[in-house]
Order: sequence, then structure tokens, then C-alpha cells
Amino acid sequence: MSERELRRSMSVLPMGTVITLTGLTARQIRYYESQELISPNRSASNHRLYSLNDIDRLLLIKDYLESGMTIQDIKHLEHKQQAKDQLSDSAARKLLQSELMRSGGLINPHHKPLH
Amino acid sequence: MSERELRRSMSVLPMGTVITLTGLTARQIRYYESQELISPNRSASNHRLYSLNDIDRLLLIKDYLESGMTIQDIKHLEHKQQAKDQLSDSAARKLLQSELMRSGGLINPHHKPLH
DNA sequence: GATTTGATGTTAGATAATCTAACATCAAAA
DNA sequence: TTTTGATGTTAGATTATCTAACATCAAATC
Repeated sequence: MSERELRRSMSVLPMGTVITLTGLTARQIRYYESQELISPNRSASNHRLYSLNDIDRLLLIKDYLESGMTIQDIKHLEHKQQAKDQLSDSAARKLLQSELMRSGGLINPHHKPLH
Repeated sequence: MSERELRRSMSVLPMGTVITLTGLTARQIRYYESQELISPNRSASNHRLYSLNDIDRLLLIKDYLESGMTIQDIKHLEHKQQAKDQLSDSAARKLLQSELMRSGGLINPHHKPLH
């Protein structure tokens, strides 16, 4: 993980900050958690702690809901996007691998010796 | 102000987050404020609210103190740096102005007509 | 060596923030 | 008409933050 991604994934923001940054109410934020759209970490004293990535995610959820989508819609949409991302990852891996092979940097993982 | 600078100057982080991000104690953070090294905003209910710029500033202060400097040293150092920055700003303005003049984009602010 | 100063620790008492759980509302879907 | 989905509101308990004061302790000063 990059330094930037590490910072963005640090869970340090309490509820009040999230309310300010998203314009959502505590009730909404906790409800989305109960519906498993987000799963913030907790402090040692059981207070929710959010990351900048969580903020982005909540703003996205807010947009989806304001556009008329339901929470179930959002969950389904994200399942599809996740599947698509995995396909992309798979394609990217294959591309990278063939590039490395062409440049002689790696052995073909499926290579069988021509005895 | 750029969008980035705007975000970095937003006062949204309460004391607990600052403690986590800087490794300082509440006592230290408040003491630096009493010594006028920082001046965080306050919420409507009188709680301190810090920005990302404040975090950077506190980390810098921490480094200075750990290097053996005293708080007065830091204040003097920053006065000098501020003066230097202003000089730089002045120099930058003059440079920009002469560039604009050469390209004919601006009238010499000190021009006197050759009646 | 004794005293002062600078930075930080600790505590007490008051107020604010967050937590869970429950009941309320209200428009839209069934 | 009833159910569902999303949100509001409230109560009681716990945690976080606030100010102010007193304590500590090494380093500078007298």
C-alpha cells in the first residue's frame, strides 16, 4: 500500500467530524453501518473511528440515495462493480505477465519443457 | 485558495484525533497554544478543532523540541522565516512584474510620462 | 548549592460527545 | 390497507474535552 493510501485508510475520525464532512446525521451513518454498507473501526472505548476512505464512501452513498436508489440497490451495484474490478485485475495481471515474458524478465508460469 | 489548501485548512479534527496523529499529549498541545505557537478554532461548544495544516505544524514543533530547541527559539526561528518568505514574495512580485512588462502585458507602475 | 524557569504530568469538577436501544414518523411499495 | 425503508427523537450510560490548579523535574541562572 502506498503512503497516500495508508493515510487515507487510517481510522482516526470520530462521529462528529464525519457528520461535519458528509452532512449526514449520526442516525443515517449508523443505519448504513447496520445495513453493512460501511464497517468503521472502533476505539478502545467503543467509539466509531472513520477513515478518509470511509468519508468518500459515505458521500457516494449519500449521492446514490439522493438519486433515488435504495440501500439494496447500492449493495447490488457494488457487488457488480467488484466483480468487474476483479476481471480488470485479472486482465491487468495477464497483460503484465506477457509484457514481462516478452522482455525476458520472467519464466512462463505455464511453460512445459520441450524434452 | 486552491481546493487542496481549503481542505487542509478546514478545522474539523478534535483533540483525540490530534493526539493520535501527532503522538503528543493533550497537555502538550494545549501548552503550545498557550505559548501562541498554534491557535486552533473552536466549535460552538468550545471544543478545539484542528486542521491538517495544524497537524503538520504540531509535528514540526515536536521535531524542533526533540532537537533541543526551546519554544522561544521556535518562535524566533519562525519570525525570521516569515521575514524571509516576505522577501521572497517581494522578489517574486518584482520578477513577475518585469516579466509582464517585457511582454507588454502591463504598464510600469512607477512610470512617469516623458512630457 | 539554592532558586528560578520551562516543559510536562496529574487531578478534580463541569460540560459535551458518543454509545445502544427503543419507540415514532411518514412516504412509497406491496 | 398494511408493510417496508429510511430517518427522527429520546433516555440513560459511558467517554471525551474543557478549565484551573497544583506537582514534578531537569536545566538554566543566581
